[in-house]
Amino acid sequence: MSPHRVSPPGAVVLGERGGRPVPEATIVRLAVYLRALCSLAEGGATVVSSEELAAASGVGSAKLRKDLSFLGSHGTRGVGYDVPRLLARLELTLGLDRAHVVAVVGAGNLGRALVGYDGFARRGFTVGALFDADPTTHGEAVLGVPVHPIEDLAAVCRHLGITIGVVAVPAEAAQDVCDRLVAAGTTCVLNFAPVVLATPPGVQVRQVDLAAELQVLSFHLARRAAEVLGDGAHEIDPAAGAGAQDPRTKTVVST
Amino acid sequence: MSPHRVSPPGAVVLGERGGRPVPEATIVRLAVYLRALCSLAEGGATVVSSEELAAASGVGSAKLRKDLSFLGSHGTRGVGYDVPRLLARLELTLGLDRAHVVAVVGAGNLGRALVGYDGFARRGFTVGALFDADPTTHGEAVLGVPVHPIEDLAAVCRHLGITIGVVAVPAEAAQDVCDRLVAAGTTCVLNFAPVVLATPPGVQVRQVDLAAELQVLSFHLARRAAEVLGDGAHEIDPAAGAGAQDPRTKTVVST
DNA sequence: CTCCCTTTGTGCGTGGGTTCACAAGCGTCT
DNA sequence: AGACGCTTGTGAACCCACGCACAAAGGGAG
Repeated sequence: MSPHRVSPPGAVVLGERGGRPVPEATIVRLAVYLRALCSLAEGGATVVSSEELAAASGVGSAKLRKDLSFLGSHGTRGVGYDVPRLLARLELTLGLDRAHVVAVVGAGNLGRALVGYDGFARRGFTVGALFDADPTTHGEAVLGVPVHPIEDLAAVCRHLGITIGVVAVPAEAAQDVCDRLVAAGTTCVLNFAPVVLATPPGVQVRQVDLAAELQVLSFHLARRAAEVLGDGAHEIDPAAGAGAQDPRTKTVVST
Repeated sequence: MSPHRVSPPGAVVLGERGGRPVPEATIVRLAVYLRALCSLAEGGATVVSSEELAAASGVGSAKLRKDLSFLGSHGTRGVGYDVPRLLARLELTLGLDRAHVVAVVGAGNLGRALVGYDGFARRGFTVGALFDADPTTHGEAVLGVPVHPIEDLAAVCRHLGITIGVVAVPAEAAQDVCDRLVAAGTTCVLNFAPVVLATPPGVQVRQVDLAAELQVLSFHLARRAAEVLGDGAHEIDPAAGAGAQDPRTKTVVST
């Protein structure tokens, strides 16, 4: 009965030409691998082993090899991966072979910070336009990016061929902005507002909730505090030296 | 460098007094539930069903109930959850019963935006101090928050009892800043720099990589483009979910 | 040319997470 | 008071994902 599904957490998405399905979790890590690979490339490395790259990415080497195998990447056995080749492959897979223009909605502190964030430009993302509801900001330019009234969103986006929108407005306005973006032909939305956005099928939404991140950290703080207090038979040395690696810390296991 | 481990992906952490293990994935969602619950509470709701709250949070109702059951929450069968009671329970679990002071390192665009972000204050997080390496910023105050030289990090953090640090500096400086934070007694780090931080065991790190988020969106764009072109392989899992009318639909449909 | 060392690629076992489906419990209407 | 309907809580199956460990394969030395 339900024609559409909800956000599939562990959904398997189709790969590209090769036709291999790529787990969603892997996609996120590909970006991490790309980052690490760029660092290594700048360091002059021409080949890299899965062990090295995995260490630089903070994952296990087996996981990395499996992730890379999804996109049929060819490393050389006994040697490792050719850095420029793998780099090109990752960029192609992530769609970075083409320049992307994004629209940032909300010219507040966060929106302006995003315009100035050089991590975007370094990956081929450029902010083509800023939008805001406040008329006093209109016509202003932030680092060369003009601020438009929000009513012009559709027109400007279509004119610039923008397909990625960033929502950096207060929670109350987020859904409205999202609707406008979708109406303007945007199919990918990066949302910083602390609300769950409703979108038609086919639109990709990624949520970045800063307060939630802090709350997760807070949870771990509280858990540790509770452990020290009433939980019997537990041993955690408070703080202590940073240099020493304590083998006995049960905060997190696995890996 | 770095005999230390990195952030663990899917680890099961110990719960609180009750001793029930709480999945890491659940913890993240608890923050989302709290958000949705606050909205409902402001709307005057006194009870809420799992179906309603799930819809407002963008998840399935069964998942929500299971998540809530981890913290031994008491709903009333046939009625739903008591909003103020559940709200208090969530805040307690997430450690929000106590005010948290965080340190933001990096007084650039992002750092300043974080100071002004009201989503923090609304959840009991206050920025107690800013730090930066640039001497011209020292002594300045951003929205009443003083900017200190980075050398004073340990002293100020200890004086204010800061246990959460936010890294908002360029990638090159991130590891150094992280080390300083850890040395200052910080046990939780929120990292915006595009690097994998090495930390001693017991230190929680959460990574927010804005460029990576955009790359994931870019991947989906590229995938869709490849699909439209000549790719013979489309297949979307039909999978009729239990969710009847979920507002959030971000499936990627072909044809 | 052959042997050996190194590293990739992957089949499989295990474990965690998500979903389904149902029993238990609470309120309410008659 | 008794029965009915609604909602929670959870037991169990499914499914993905992670990690181990090994076979396949390339390069270099002798």
